[in-house]
Amino acid sequence: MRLSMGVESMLHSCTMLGLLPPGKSLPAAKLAEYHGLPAAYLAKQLQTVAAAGLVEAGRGRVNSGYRLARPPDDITLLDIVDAIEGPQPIFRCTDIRFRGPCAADPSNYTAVCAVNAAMRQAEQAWREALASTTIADLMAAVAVDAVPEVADKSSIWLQNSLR
Amino acid sequence: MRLSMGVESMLHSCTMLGLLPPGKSLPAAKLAEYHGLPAAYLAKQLQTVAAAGLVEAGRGRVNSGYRLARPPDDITLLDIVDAIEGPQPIFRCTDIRFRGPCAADPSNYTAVCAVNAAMRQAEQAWREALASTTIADLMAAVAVDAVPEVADKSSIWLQNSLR
DNA sequence: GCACATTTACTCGGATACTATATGTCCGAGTTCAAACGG
DNA sequence: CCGTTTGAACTCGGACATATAGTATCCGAGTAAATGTGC
Repeated sequence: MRLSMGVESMLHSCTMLGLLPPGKSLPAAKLAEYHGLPAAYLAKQLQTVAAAGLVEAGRGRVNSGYRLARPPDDITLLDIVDAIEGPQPIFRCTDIRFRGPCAADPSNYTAVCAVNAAMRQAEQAWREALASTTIADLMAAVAVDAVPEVADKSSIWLQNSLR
Repeated sequence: MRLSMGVESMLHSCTMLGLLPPGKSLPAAKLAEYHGLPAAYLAKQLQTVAAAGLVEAGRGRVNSGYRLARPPDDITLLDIVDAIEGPQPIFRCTDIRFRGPCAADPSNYTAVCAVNAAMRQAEQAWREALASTTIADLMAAVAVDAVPEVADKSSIWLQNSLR
C-alpha cells in the first residue's frame, strides 16, 4: 500500500499557489514545469482537488489558472489527502466475523468488530496529525528552509510566468 | 489508497491462532473455512507473515499447520501490517524539490523536505497507535464481546478440527 | 518382541494467471480580452 | 470618436489508453506418523 503520487504533487502545488501574490493564478502547465512533473497528469489531479473545493480555476484569456479557494491556514493536509484518495477509510472491514460456519446473524452482535475498532483508532491518529498541519505551515517551512539560490531563481521565474 | 485485504485476514487469523490450546497448530485450510475466506489466497498471506517470523508452520502428518511464533502480547498490529504491506513508508517522497528549472544541486539543501517531514510525522502517529495494540489485546476483546452462540459453536468447531 | 525400511496421509511453498486501481495522455468546451468594423 | 461584433488566445474539463500492484489459483516439495517386514 502506498499513497498516490498525486498527494505529493498536490501538496507541493498547493504550497506554491499559497505563495502567489494575492488574486493571482497559475496555470497547471506552469505548475508542472516548475516542479518538473508531467503536465497532463498534474492537470488531472488539480481537477480532483478543485472538485473538492480546495482550489478554484479561473478561465479566460489572461489571469486564468488555479488559485487557492480558501486561506492557506484553512486548508489542511487531511483535506488534500481526502480529496485525492477519497474519504473512505484506508482499512475497510469486510465483516469477516459475520461469515463462516460459526457466525451468528449480524443482528446478534452488539459490540463493533475488535479488529476494525483497533484499526480505526490508529487511522484516527493519522488523520488528526494530518488535520493539524495546514498549507500555511508548509509555506512557512519552505520559506525558512529555502536555499538562497533557489529562492532567487524561483522569484525571477514567477515574475516571468505571472502575467 | 487502501490497505490490502490480507491485513484484515491476518489480524483475524492471528487472533484465532492465539486462542488455540498451547502447542497446537491449525492448517491454513481450516483457518480459511472458519472465516469464510478463499483458502488459496489466505495461504499466500500466511506464507508472507511466516516469512516475517510472526507465525511458524509445522509440517508432517499430524499437528502440522500454523501457530504463533511468539507470545500473543509480543505481536503488534504494526508487525502484521508491516509484514504484509512491507516496511516502506506509505508516503514516499520523490524529491520533487530537486527537480524543475529552479532547483539547486541536492547537496545544497540542508533541511529535509517540509512536505515529507509533515507526512512522516502523521505516519509515525499511525504506526505508534498500531504498535500499542497486540494480538493479546484482540484476543481479550473478542472474548469479551463474543456472542454466546458463536462462542459455543466455535468451541465445538475447534474440537472437531484440532486433531 | 524389537528395530528398521517403506508407505501414506497431510500439509506448506513458490510459481503462475487474472483483475482493479493508479498513472499517463489526448482533444474538445468554455471564457475573457482585444482588435476590427460600422455608425 | 464610440458602441457593437467578431475573432483569437489561452485555459480547463472530461473521456480515453497503459502500467503497476493486489487478488486469486494451482501443482510440486517436504515432513512425520503409521504400517509392514525381517531378525
